[in-house]
Amino acid sequence: MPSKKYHHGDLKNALIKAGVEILAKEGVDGLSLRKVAQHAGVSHSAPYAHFPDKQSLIAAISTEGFNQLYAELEAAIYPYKKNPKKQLIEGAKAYVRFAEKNTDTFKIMFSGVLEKEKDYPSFVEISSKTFKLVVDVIQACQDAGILPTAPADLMAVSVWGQIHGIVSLTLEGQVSHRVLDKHSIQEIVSFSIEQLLSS
Amino acid sequence: MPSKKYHHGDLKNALIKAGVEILAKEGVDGLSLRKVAQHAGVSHSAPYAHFPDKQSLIAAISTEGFNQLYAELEAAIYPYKKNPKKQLIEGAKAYVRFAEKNTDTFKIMFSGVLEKEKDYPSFVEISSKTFKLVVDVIQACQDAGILPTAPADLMAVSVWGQIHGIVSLTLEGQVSHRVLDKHSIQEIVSFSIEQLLSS
DNA sequence: GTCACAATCTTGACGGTGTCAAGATTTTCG
DNA sequence: CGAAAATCTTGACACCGTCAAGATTGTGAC
Repeated sequence: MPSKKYHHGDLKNALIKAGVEILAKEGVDGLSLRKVAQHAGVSHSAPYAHFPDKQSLIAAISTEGFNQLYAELEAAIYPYKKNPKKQLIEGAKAYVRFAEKNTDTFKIMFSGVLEKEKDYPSFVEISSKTFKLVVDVIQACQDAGILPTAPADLMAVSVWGQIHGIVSLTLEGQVSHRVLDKHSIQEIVSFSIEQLLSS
Repeated sequence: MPSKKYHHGDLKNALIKAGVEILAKEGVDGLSLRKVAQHAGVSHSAPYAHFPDKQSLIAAISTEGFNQLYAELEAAIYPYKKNPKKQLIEGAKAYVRFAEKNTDTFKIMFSGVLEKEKDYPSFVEISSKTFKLVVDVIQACQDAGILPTAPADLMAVSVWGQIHGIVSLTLEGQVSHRVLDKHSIQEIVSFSIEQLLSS
């Protein structure tokens, strides 16, 4: 799938990688096509051979982010195949870890920078694959009787929404310092999950 | 506080209003200082008499959004002074309503477009005032015994996070159409609140 | 192997953007 | 009334996304 060895070699992936780095270093505002091109050592409009526009690069970066998130979630869950409760807890932790370590990628993935996500099939694929992973964990928890019986996908949106909301609000600085001085995001999320499980 | 009658009259507020309109009409990407200026009938750098930079205008728009959100939340809660459960439910509904009706303002308020929010005192003030409103409702629910006893601010982040997360994920198109075809955001949020209250 | 073709990349240009400096205009206030 | 401050305009700069034209390089047919 990646282009073989033309002038540059594998420019497409190099651009994505450069994008991720710039994103981490300068934030969403610092991310420009021209800077990405320069960072990859090509001229300012070389990217147009691989991406029809900036949105498309952003889609690729987001897709890459989702791939990584999915991998980390799966890795966090895998050791506890027989323990749904642990899966939920460790999955949530991994989610928080990812958001904290890749703040700006996380923002690009979820903060509406990408506008017509349905135009990018591989993005849709990995993001819905991730959602399915969440649904599976919820389903397992329900089967184990530690979560109320309700449509699993509905429950999944509810639970995922809770974790995601806490992370988002915190990342955006919307959570009072009075709370954050006392508790880490991890702790707040863990607290919320415990509440859920004690129903 | 608003400037009286100089050349334009009340340009500062006119710019904010124009910003909100452009935001609603063209989305976050369409929002430019120059367009806002033109929309208000002034030259392209007139805004610099009132806002040191674009971020500052965005801060003002966000602040305006929070003021409106606060007002709507309070209005939704007020009729149920003696009924904490109703307050929680109606408050959540109002939150969802606001997000659905002012999608792009909501995004600007919460999606990290504003980068150093602590630099804008009136933004910090109204946003923490809003948070306090949430804490109060949670507190009331705890006093009434319909929410577990736990630090109210922690609980508030948890509950607010859940509502916010569901709304955000949906607005960003991250929620599977399979779920959204069957349930409105309102329903999903109501479902989540019911889960909370049945602890 | 050569040669046409397609993929890749460069150069240059366009309009739009945020921002700043200099100056013009208007209001405020001593 | 006049100086000072606030407000707005004009013009410039660097940067941005995007496109067109052309140069370069790899690919595949013969």
